[in-house]
Amino acid sequence: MPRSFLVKKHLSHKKPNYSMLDSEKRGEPSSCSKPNLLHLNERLQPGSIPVNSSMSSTPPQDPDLPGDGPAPGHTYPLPASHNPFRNPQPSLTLLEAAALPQPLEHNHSVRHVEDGGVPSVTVSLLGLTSTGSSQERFECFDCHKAYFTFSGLAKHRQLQCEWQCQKYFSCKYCDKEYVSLGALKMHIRTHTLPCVCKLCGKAFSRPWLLQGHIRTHTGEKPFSCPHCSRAFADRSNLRAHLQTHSDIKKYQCRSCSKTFSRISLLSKHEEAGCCPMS
DNA sequence: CTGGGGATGGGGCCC
DNA sequence: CGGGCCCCATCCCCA
Repeated sequence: MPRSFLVKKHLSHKKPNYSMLDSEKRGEPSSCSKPNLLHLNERLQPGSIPVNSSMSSTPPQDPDLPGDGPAPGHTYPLPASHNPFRNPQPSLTLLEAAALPQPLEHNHSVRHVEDGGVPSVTVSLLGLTSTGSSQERFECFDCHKAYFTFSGLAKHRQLQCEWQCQKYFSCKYCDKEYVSLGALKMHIRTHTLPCVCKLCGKAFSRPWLLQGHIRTHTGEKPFSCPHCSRAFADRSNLRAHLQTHSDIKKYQCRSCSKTFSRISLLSKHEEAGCCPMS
């Protein structure tokens, strides 16, 4: 059961396969890495490259476009599945993109647009689109708002584009996606495991996890039970222990009303057959 | 099978 | 933005 509302989870809640990660740390590619995905830190930013073919239908454009603003009413709801980081094209770094041929030679970015019966060619680079018709326009590739000026489009991309506001940051080691960069960086630590125990070499994602582990070496148990003499190295384990002192267990079987101190014990109880209907 | 301890993972929150 | 901590969850093991 995912607790986080920040993470877009496509996978079941599983622990990382650290044996694979170990091999990756030795320079071997992880089997879960997806080199063709657009990834943080080394790939283009969201919306930098045409999204997909389903986006090829150009919305109607108002012939009375304002000079430096979007055509009125040209707003398009954001599909939940849209992820500007997902790039069907081979990933490009910023430097690679900068080294691309001129837009008109950039065939996979070219879209043909019918504009009031006048065929035109729309080219895009780095998420910006301009039409090559006699009436020059600059169209946001993500939301398709059209602008007469490049600066108008640039301003839109920077401040207004609703697609830009829906960035997802995808992990380059697995399929997880996050809505914040900080959350992604936190997650990436679970792959890189930068905190290594000097005593046994075991690696952890965060310093406090390492601290807890070191207590298993030192025997330090700073969390004492106020009801008995027991002490624990981990606060969570103390909390679980405190449940054993409670007359009222937190988790109750729906069938026999028996209560348990932990959800895992209740689950075991139910799986053992007390609640065959559940 | 049950109950509980030990160890660990991971996202959120706060500073 | 990063570190530290909190909280919850889970797995493993043992009595």
